[in-house]
Amino acid sequence: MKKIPLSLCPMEKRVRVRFAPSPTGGLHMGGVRTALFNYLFAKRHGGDFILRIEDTDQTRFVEGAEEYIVAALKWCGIAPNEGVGFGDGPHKPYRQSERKELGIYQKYADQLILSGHAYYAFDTEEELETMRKKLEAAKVVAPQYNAVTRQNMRNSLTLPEDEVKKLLESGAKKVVRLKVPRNEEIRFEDIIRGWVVVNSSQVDDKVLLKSDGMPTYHLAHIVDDIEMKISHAVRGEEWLPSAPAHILIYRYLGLESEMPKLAHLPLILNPDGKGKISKRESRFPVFPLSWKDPREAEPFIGYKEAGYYPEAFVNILALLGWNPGNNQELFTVDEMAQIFDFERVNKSGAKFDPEKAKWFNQQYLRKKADQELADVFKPVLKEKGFERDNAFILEFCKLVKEKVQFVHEFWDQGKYVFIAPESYDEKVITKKWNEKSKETFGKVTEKFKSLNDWTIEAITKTFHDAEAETGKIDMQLLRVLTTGVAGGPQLFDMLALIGKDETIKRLDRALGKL
RNA sequence: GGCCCGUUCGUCUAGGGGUUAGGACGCGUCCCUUUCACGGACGAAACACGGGUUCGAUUCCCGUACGGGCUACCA
Repeated sequence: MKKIPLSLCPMEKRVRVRFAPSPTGGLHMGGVRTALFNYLFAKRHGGDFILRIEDTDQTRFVEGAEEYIVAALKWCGIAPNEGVGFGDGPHKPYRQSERKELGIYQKYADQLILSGHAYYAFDTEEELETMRKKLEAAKVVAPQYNAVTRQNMRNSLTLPEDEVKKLLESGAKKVVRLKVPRNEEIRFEDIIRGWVVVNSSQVDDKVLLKSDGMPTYHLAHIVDDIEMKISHAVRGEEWLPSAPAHILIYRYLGLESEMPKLAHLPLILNPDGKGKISKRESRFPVFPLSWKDPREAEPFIGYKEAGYYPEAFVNILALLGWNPGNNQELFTVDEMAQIFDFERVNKSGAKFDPEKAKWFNQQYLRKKADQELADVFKPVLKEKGFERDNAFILEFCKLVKEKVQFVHEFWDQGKYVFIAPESYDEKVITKKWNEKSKETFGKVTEKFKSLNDWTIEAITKTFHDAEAETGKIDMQLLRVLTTGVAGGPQLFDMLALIGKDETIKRLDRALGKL
């Protein structure tokens, strides 16, 4: 019996999803994938994709992070249709710091206090620390502010009413905490994971409103998701443990029926080593674009700078956790958006494989028009000190493209076209060069010299003609004599590009040296 | 430590009560190729372990192990 995918059930709500990063640094590939899945889901259902900036922690704000997030989404081709950097919609503003001015967080917090589901806590940092130490000393395994410990703390539940009033009026530092029941089963259905059950004894009295008046993530995202009519909350697995608290908040607000459906994505893991992917892992980039963190001396290189095409980057990211259900691996974003569904998103974390990422890029590079590659290579060539006309560069790119995974490899693969060899691959020479070789290649050179029509066909024919006289000639030797190295692009094609005079010059020089 | 989530080739994954457990990357061999690639063929390579349930479990259930996440007035 196949059940109907939860995410496809007929819904009263229009699909509206959001990507809601905090501007605390560069957006890494894990975040990009979360954004991607949101984007794909929205497109699939003709819904809205919103970018909301969760900047409720002023102490962690990083200069440039927000702009980076916007730029990264644009580069990846998964631009939201509403939100910071992408145009206002009916639910502006889209920065929580600005939304705070609307008074909405306070309003919902007040509602919770009024209904007895939240309370004021006046404890100082030191008092909290003391509490934790005491609990640890008493061998309490998970020290937390909860139904038990709150009884010994300074809050509106334990303090006399008039004292609370006095504290409130005097503007004493306070937070608003969620009053989590002591022992109650909380269950919720995750689109990807199915039913998850947690006992409320495992949930602490989460701070809802901080002492600086800002909401925490827990309150803010719920208020915003409700206000912005979000239908599905799609986020990383790291949020799973706090989801029960969120369920409680919706419930106490009387909004459980309007709650977005939850989808917790599996994490992207480090290929070696352990844990979530991190920017310290230097073997491959973790950022889409290069990221210069104001707190770091060196910028982190991005996939773009590493030579990846955004199509390739997004493609491999999508396949980290999602599967189309057939053997297709190469997808455009639009193609994915036709078929994406959370039903086909895995539960388990995926290690990122840098090798396969390269292969993906190679696939996309091969699909590129030669002229497009030529346009990219032209300035590179100029930088190396060589100028050629477009037709020449076009031919060169055609020749080299099948051999590389990145455009930046064009130079290394084909620089022999432009630079005469200084030395000759020793392995090939010692193995294949003999007394007869000099005579043989002398003959080849002579024949080349008499050639008027320096084309691939003519070169090939001439080589064959020479062989008719001398017997089989080792082509790799010809390669080494003219380019210096054992491998490279199609030899005769390359010689055609190198030109008659230069080819002969190189042969004469090699013959003189060997 | 506690809680939550997870576990199919090295990696990404398909599959799912009875299959020769499929594909892709990478690796190896061969073919094509007078060079280099591409391409093609083939190969090595996986159901973490132990108990159930069942005629039959890799698939369902329970444990164990392992991995990951969370455990802040951070998100």
